[in-house]
Formats: sequence, C-alpha cells, structure tokens
Amino acid sequence: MSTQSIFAPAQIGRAGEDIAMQLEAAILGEKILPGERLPSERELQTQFQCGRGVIREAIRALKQKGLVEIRKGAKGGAYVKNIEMTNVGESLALFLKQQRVAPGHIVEFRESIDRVIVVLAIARASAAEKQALIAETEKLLEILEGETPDRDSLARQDQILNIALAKMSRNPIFEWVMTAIQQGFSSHDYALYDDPVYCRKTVENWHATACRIAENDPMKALNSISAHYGLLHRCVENQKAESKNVSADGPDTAQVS
Amino acid sequence: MSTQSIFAPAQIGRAGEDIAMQLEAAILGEKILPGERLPSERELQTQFQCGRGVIREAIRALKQKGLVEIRKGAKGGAYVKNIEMTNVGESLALFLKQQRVAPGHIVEFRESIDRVIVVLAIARASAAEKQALIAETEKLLEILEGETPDRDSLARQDQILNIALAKMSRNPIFEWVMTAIQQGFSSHDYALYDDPVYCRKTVENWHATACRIAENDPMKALNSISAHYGLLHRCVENQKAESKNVSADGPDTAQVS
DNA sequence: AGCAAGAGAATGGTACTACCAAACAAAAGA
DNA sequence: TCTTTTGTTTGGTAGTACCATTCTCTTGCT
Repeated sequence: MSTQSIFAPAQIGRAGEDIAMQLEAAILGEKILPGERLPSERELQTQFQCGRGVIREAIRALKQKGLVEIRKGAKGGAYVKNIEMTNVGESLALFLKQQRVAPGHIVEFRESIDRVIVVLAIARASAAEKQALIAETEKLLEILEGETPDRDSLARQDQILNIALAKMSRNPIFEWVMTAIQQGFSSHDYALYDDPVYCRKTVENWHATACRIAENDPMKALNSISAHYGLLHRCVENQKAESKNVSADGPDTAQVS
Repeated sequence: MSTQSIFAPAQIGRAGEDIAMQLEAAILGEKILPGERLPSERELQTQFQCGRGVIREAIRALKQKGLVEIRKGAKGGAYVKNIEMTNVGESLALFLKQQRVAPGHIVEFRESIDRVIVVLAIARASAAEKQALIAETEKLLEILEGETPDRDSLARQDQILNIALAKMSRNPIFEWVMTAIQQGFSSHDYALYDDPVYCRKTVENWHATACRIAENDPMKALNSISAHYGLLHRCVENQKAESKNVSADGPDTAQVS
C-alpha cells in the first residue's frame, strides 16, 4: 500500500540512475525490509511513469550491488536481501586485478592485519574457539600427511583458518577485510602450497600459531605470524624470479635460500 | 584486431549476464585497453545477435562495476577506464550501512590501520612529503582559527590528511582501505568536528602527529594516533549515550503491505 | 474426499521499433 | 579563415509484443 507514495516520477536527465537511487534509498532506509519484495517491473513502470527498460536497468544496478535478488515467475520479482561479504570482496578483487597491485603489497597488508587480528583474538576469543582453531590446523596437517595432499584442499582449509581467526577478533570489519583479500588474492596462497618445502613449513607454522594463541601468548604468536609471512614473501620473490627466467631456462623447482 | 571475432552470441539462460561476462573478460584480459571504446550498442546488438536492451543491461553492469565510462553523442559509447578506489569504497560503505557495524568497530579498525600506516610512512615517505603533511595540518588549524570554522571544511581537510598519510605508506592497499573507510564512515568523523572541545583537540593532535612523523619518531607518532582515536572513541560513546536518550520517541517504521 | 493433471495468471527475459537529446564532424556560407 | 548550419552517430527512453518460468487455482479422474 505504501509503495505508491514513496516513489516519485523522475523526468530529469538519466532517469534510470534517479530511479535506482530512489529504490536504493528505500531499501537502505528500511522502507522495504530484507525478505520483502519490490513492486513488479510493470507496477514500478506506472509508478515512475517511465518505460520498463529504465526500471529494469535500475533493478539490475541494485542486483549488481547485492541489494536485491531477482526471481522469475509468479511471485517473482526483486527481493531485498542482506549484502554478503563476498559481494564486496568481488569489487576489491576486480580493483586489485586491474591495478596490478604487487603481491608484495598484499603480503605486507595481510601481515599487518593478521598481527592485529591475532592480538584481538587472544584477548577476546573463548578458550573453546582457540581449541577449535588448533583442531582446524590439525586438519591441515592431516591433509598434508594424507596420501593425496592436493593443493586445492590445502588452500581451502587455509582460507577456513584465516576466516575463523578473523572471526575471533570480534570485529566484523577484520572479518570482511580478510574475506575480501582471500577472494582477491587466493592465488598467491595457492603458490605457497604448490612448493612442497614451503608447504610443510607453512602448515607447521599455522599449527604453532594456533597453539600460541591458545596459550594466550601474544608475543610468540606474533613471531609465528611473522614467520608465516616471511615464508610467503620469499615464496613470492622466488615466483617473481622464476617467471623472469622461464623464457631462457626451463621451469626449475623452487628452492629454499 | 577487430571485435568481430572475440565475442560470441549467447543463447543460454540469462543472455545479459553472459554478455556482461564476455565483455568483462575482454576488458580484464586486455583485449580492450583502458581509453579504448567498446563497440556501440547497435554494433554489439548485431555481433551478439540479441536485442539492444540486453546489451544495455550488460554495459550498465560494467558501468556499475566501474570498468567503463559511458559518453553520449557521436564518438560516444562505453570507454574502458581504470577502476577508481572510490568505486570499490562505495560497496564497502553499503555493506557497513546495511550490517549496522558498530562505530566502535570502525574506530578500532581505523586505529589499527593508522598505526601501521604511520610506521610505514615514517620509513618510506620523503622529507618533502612529511613537510607537506605538516602544511596540510596547518591548513586545518587555519580553518579552525578562521571566522567561519564550518564543519564541512574541517571534515574535508581531515579526509585529505588521512588520504595523504595513507599514500605515504607506499602501499596502494592501505590507501584504498583508508578511502573506503572514509567514504563509508565520514559521518562519525564529522561528529568529532561538531563538538568544539573535541574539535580543537583533534586538530592540534593532527598537527602533533604530522610533526612526530616528520621527526621520524615512530613511538611518539603512535602515541599521537592513540590520542586521536581515544578522542574519537569517547566522542562516539557520548553520541551513543545521547541517541539512547532520544530514541524513546520511537523511530518511524514505515512498512510495506 | 483426495490427488493429479491442466489451465490461467503473474512476472522476469528478450526482441524490435520508434523517437529524442547530446555530441561530434563535415559541409556551407560569410 | 572563421562561423554557422546541417547531418550522422550514439546513448536514453517509451512502448509493444511475445516467450519462459513459476505459482495458483480449477478441473477431472480415481
């Protein structure tokens, strides 16, 4: 009943953007709550006094932002939903890709974030959570010891660990940042697990870090984190060096310096 | 070197998304370089063998992601551009708004980021940049001393300072994070400048921080940062207390039938 | 009565046409 | 040569028609 009055026709310039803004404002202002439906395209068409194409473009914009989910058929339409962290991460990933941000920058950023997260996690997470984190690292060890230590499983478990740790910081922003970075640059972590030498060290280091956290020993935990990123940094450097040599020489197995 | 061969008609399901993906892939894969133009809507229409509306929706999606910029008129069309940090920040701002992330979390996150940035800036930025930073803080002082210390000017200068400092870290990711957070939560900073007491302290603190950075004294600089966020934290707490006293009136909860 | 098949309606997805407005380019005129 | 006009290209919008999907309600059979 109320949607008839909250929208106004838009004559000026780019009507599509204007409509998208009105709809977005209605959603963010909680005029339309998550789970509820926007009026159908044809209804909006009459309310806004414009063509259906304009409405469609506006709704597509909202969909791209992750504000709504679109269903077909009767009772279909644009349903308001909660924004997921992955949606935001996607745009960051795009940015990182296009700007060709150096892997070293990512590593540096992640290390600084992780250091803060670890301190917060030690201070705030429950003992149960800390034990659970150790259990997850042990899963990682099991995968490594198993007969088929495939890279994907390791990488996935690594992601789970990172997110779990971020959650323990009790600050959703750290959790989001970690998710976004993982999404945008998981490829470099994979590289770490491709090399058998780095792989073993990394896994053991994860376990050690989790233990230090459970022991509520921030200093030692930070040392473990530093070690982890030291490995990652060297690995990235090796990759960089390799990719330069590939043209002249065959791909050589990476070695520890 | 023609776009006639790199795109394929899409029959399956949501043709619009398929086309958007193809175009995005072409851009990210550098088939079309920044500054160049996508074919016109009508050309793409024939290449993809579909209606113009579908093409438009696909291009609008790219525009929303910040991948292209659309111009009207002859020689108009969708021009590939570099993604700007503000585009990515927008989606983060949406997320923070919708998830109702507590201001305290933002303050905590910003403080931890700023601490890292300050250390990096001291280590990496040139002396000239550090002097420039001090000059910017002095501008802030001037605005405050001036006859019309309006909040907007102060807030704008505050943003400039934050971004400038982030740039000095020589890591674009920190710069982006700072931009994104500013965009998403400038309102809380504004609050700091609304209160005359906090305002003066904050401005003086900014100046002190810049000086500590120029002196290459990380410890004292970090102390300044802590002081800044201590102020911000108290300010946010005050606001929270105030808003609780007001909220008895009840927010107007408009709802849709 | 109960269940299944089918008809109907609502809704997004697509195609096509027509026209407008803006921006640029080339021709025409001073 | 410079200015004005005209034309062309291109995005922006309106409107219509039709299809595919999904839900609902009716019909009809058991």
